[in-house]
Amino acid sequence: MKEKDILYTTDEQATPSKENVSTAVIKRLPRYFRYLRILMREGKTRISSSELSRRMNITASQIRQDLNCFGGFGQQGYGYNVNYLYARICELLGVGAGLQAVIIGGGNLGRALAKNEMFEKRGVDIVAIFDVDENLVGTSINDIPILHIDEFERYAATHTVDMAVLTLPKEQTLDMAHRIAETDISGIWNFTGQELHSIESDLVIENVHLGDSLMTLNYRIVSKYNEDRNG
Amino acid sequence: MKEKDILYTTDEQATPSKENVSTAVIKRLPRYFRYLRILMREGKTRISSSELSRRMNITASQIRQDLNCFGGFGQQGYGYNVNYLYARICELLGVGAGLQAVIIGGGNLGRALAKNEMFEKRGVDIVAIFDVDENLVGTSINDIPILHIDEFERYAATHTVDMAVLTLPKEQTLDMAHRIAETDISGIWNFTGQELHSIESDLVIENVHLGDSLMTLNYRIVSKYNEDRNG
DNA sequence: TAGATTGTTAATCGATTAACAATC
DNA sequence: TAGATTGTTAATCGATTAACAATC
Repeated sequence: MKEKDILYTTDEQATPSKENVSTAVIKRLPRYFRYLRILMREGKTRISSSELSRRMNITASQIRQDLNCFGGFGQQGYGYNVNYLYARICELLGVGAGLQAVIIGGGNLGRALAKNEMFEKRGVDIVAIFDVDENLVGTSINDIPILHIDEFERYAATHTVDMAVLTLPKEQTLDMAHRIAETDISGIWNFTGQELHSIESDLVIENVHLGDSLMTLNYRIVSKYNEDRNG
Repeated sequence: MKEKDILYTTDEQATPSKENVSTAVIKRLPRYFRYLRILMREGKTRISSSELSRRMNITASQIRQDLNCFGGFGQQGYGYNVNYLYARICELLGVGAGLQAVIIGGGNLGRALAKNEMFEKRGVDIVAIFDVDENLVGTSINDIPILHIDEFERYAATHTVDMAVLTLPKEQTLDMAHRIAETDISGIWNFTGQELHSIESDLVIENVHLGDSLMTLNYRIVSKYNEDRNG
């Protein structure tokens, strides 16, 4: 029993401890988010774990277990209220929290992300793009200003920035990560291919490794060819 | 015991059955690939599971288990020969197999991928880009010709194409997947955000969900804020 | 109330880690 | 040979699934 529990024994446990939620569960949350949006679009107001399980191709048991990590979102005998459940999951995922992001690296990928509606759909605001290229600095993409990377620290100190999206060359990743760690920025979405681990700082890191994804596809294609050949 | 085993009882089992390898193991292979490249760059010719485990932040046990799914790549008392191990993992991952890809959708993301060195580094050739935009058709990106999507079937029938990279609007994903399933293409690398499942066809599917990745980062940032606030 | 469906505990399954005999 | 380190089996851990009592 933790100290917290002792201090508040009389209370209903307010927000069920999100501390011990496994990453397996966390990684499934965005999928619930997407399927709930589909249900809402269809005008469904109510869903049972078993109907949702059929749609999502997972077990009803898993759905109930997952959702219960965060509290009782359903009602016995009824199921889950779609709008309510959606609202709670949005809350968990920070949709509507007004998170603000900067993109660091105005190359092809950085610009593609800047133009992508994904951020807007998930309530994340891109507020600035940083690059070293003097030809880019001063221009804007999608109304987002491109600033010189030298301005980064000053910008971070005078604006609210929750996350940095890294799309710069692999070799510059570690340096940049250290610079970010010195600011108040909380998280890094890292596309550089240079793995980051938040051992030193308390930065939250999400490494996206597109190359790894491509290779697992390669693996399965090549395996298929081998099977076809050998029997 | 499977028929295969009966037929070849006198042989050393040539390629240890890759059939039962768990996806957990497969997803770790690209990471081994990357770390072996680093070792090679450093000029290391030999590595033990324990030294590699320290570098990769996983257990030595896991490394030995993983590699043994594909056969004995190491030598007792010595460890693993870096070049040999790298060669075997390249083989598993189809590096050097000359896989050919087409990109379907010449938008921002499609063009960013076309310019990305990731494919080349992993031995995948992008041979064509397809789009509907008449202004794009006839031009090229990175020496890769942009063709009209109407040409897709004819192209696939007359060229060797192993995979299609989908970067088109979400709404067109299912239609396109069906068109692809009619060709000899083996795999889809799907960036559309519209999940695909290879239930009907025997297509190999790799769904990349950047939005989901962003949201798990959001989750952890918001959790951190809540912790800071509540203690 | 009776029927339905959750929340939650218990059972199962799979993946990771530990241990050690085999062997280079 | 002695030392080192793998390959592999056994033990542990965690995540998924099943079952059912609680309850709307």
